[in-house]
Amino acid sequence: MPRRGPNNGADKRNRILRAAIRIFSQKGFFNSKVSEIARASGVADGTIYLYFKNKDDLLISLFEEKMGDVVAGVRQRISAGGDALAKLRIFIDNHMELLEREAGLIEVLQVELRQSKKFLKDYTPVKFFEYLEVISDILEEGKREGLFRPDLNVSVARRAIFGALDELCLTYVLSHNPKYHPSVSSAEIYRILAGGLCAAKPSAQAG
Amino acid sequence: MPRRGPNNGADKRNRILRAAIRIFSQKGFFNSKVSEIARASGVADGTIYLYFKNKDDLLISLFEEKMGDVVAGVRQRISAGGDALAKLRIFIDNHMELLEREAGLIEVLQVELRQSKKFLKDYTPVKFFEYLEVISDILEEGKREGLFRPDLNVSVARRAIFGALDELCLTYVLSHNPKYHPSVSSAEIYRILAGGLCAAKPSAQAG
DNA sequence: CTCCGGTGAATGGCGGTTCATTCATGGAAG
DNA sequence: CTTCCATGAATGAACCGCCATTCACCGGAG
Repeated sequence: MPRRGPNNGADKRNRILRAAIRIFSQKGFFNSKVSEIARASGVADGTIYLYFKNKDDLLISLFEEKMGDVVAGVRQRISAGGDALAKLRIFIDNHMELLEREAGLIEVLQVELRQSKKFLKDYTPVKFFEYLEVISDILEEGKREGLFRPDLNVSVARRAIFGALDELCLTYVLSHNPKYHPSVSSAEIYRILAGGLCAAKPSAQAG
Repeated sequence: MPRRGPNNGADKRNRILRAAIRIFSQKGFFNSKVSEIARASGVADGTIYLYFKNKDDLLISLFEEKMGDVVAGVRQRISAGGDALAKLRIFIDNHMELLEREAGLIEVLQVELRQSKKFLKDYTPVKFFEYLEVISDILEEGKREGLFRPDLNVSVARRAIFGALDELCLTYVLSHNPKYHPSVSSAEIYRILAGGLCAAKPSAQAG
């Protein structure tokens, strides 16, 4: 346990952020006490205020920084490529897999981002919009390729896709029921998006 | 449930619930003060505690009672009928239209129900599950009719559908941007669910 | 008169934030 | 090398405002 040192700054800040994710995801923003986060990150209450303006700022920093990582990650995985449908599949899988790699983060984003978009004055979730942008890019590409309907409403569709993924994540987080396991959910969501609910069309048989 | 007065009992309780919806939807549960709700419903602070156990109970009662109305309403509209696709369309339209008829309620459900599912101990959102059940019923019927894929994963699909609708509602509530207008959103979501994102298949197109 | 729904000022404690204090560190001086 | 100080990161107890909840009291109906 390195108690003191001049170069701990960034490290300490990160410890706080990670602890905040853990605590917020367990009890929600409003039910979490700053002192708890302090304890969980092995830091004094006051120290948190050296790195963050206040409790709100801690939440927002968490959103922007961690969501930034997520966006960068999925952009990279998608660049590997294929057609728009392949990229969509990658996006979906990536989102659902985050649930296992970064469960706490996803839980916080799901529940608190929603609150925050609505109630935190003068906060625009920049990184969240970038995440949606990733979906738009895929959809636009699909239209250009002629793979997706030319009349596809990209603005609405990207929200619908995000909403579906988000709800399934929440469901799995709350229930841990294997019937909503990320792999199961992402497969079904992909099938719905690719071909809809309806029974097989003559030409669209995928094995 | 104090119901002594000539006709004021149930009426007063309802005034409180309606005011709570308004206040919660504007500021969120945690940022709303009981005294505000009292003022908004023309009642004293203490009176609220004659009708509800505490602030949490007020929120939960609101969920269950109002969501109950929503479920009953959509069940009725759907019973009017048609095949599964027609019913799905009714469900979608009904959900998005609620946004205009019952904006406040929808906003509360969207943001706070999510919180509550996760953080309110020993609360199971009974009426919310009933709402999902309505979707399941439609999907199962579609499978029986041979209209929907026999391998459709109903559990996942109903969540995906709800998630898509929910996200679009939230988007419209936050932006009021006409490009997410309920009528626009519901049309596009229906198209995606019915036929997927992909361009027209050779034989399945009747102009 | 009694009863009781309703009242709203008072209360209690909770928790975000502050700030006086501590002390490891590294450099300057001897 | 040792000693001494200035620095500022870190601390955490105390502060203070807030707000859910309570309860002593009021007034109208029977």
